[in-house]
Amino acid sequence: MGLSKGARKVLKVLARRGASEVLWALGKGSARFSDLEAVLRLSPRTLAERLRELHLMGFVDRRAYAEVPPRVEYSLTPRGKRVLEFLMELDRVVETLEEVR
Amino acid sequence: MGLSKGARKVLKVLARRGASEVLWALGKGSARFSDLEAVLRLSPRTLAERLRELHLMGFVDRRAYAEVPPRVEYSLTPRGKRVLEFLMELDRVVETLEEVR
DNA sequence: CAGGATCCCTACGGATACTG
DNA sequence: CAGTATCCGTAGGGATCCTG
Repeated sequence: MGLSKGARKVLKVLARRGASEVLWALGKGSARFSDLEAVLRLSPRTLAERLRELHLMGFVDRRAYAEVPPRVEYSLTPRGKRVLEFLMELDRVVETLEEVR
Repeated sequence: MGLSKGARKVLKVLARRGASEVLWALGKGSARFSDLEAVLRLSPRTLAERLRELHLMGFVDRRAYAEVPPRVEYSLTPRGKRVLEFLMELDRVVETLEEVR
């Protein structure tokens, strides 16, 4: 009974600061660390942590290029896209809830 | 861009300890404080806080009876049922994600 | 019974400085 | 550029005791 352990874990990660914003931003296409940092107004510490978590859950792909200066591209995996769609649905659900109010 | 403020707030509340479990339990019918406390293994402090939050968001209805000893019945509102369905869908989504792995 | 009050520990996250 | 390391304040939540 209750949510599965996996679902609770996903829920927790998505609720952390910047998580949904990262997914949303990557939904528009791949981006670099500094791009995300600028757009999302997150400290590098938090952004790095969030990207690591999302990567570990298989929602975000990380591609590093051996250049100078270094370049790292982040993008959504198919799983990430699925979760992003879910978030968008949450948005719609909450919207209809407001109407009912 | 990004989730609406309201959606982020809902997400945060749902991710907190015991929140989804409370909704899930109430999905089976109304229950009293002590019922929930026993089933969910939450400290009274946390359970009370969670119920207050869910009530404030309009997901849970609180009905107190002026008896001795006191009796309080909690139940889902229509909005609460809608959110619970959403959580159940998260469960299914995460399940399919595991398969893809 | 249904909580509130208090104490206390842990996790989260910002600011700043530093590095491969 | 893409992070990591450190310091530190705030929020979440358990344990315990108390009360209308």
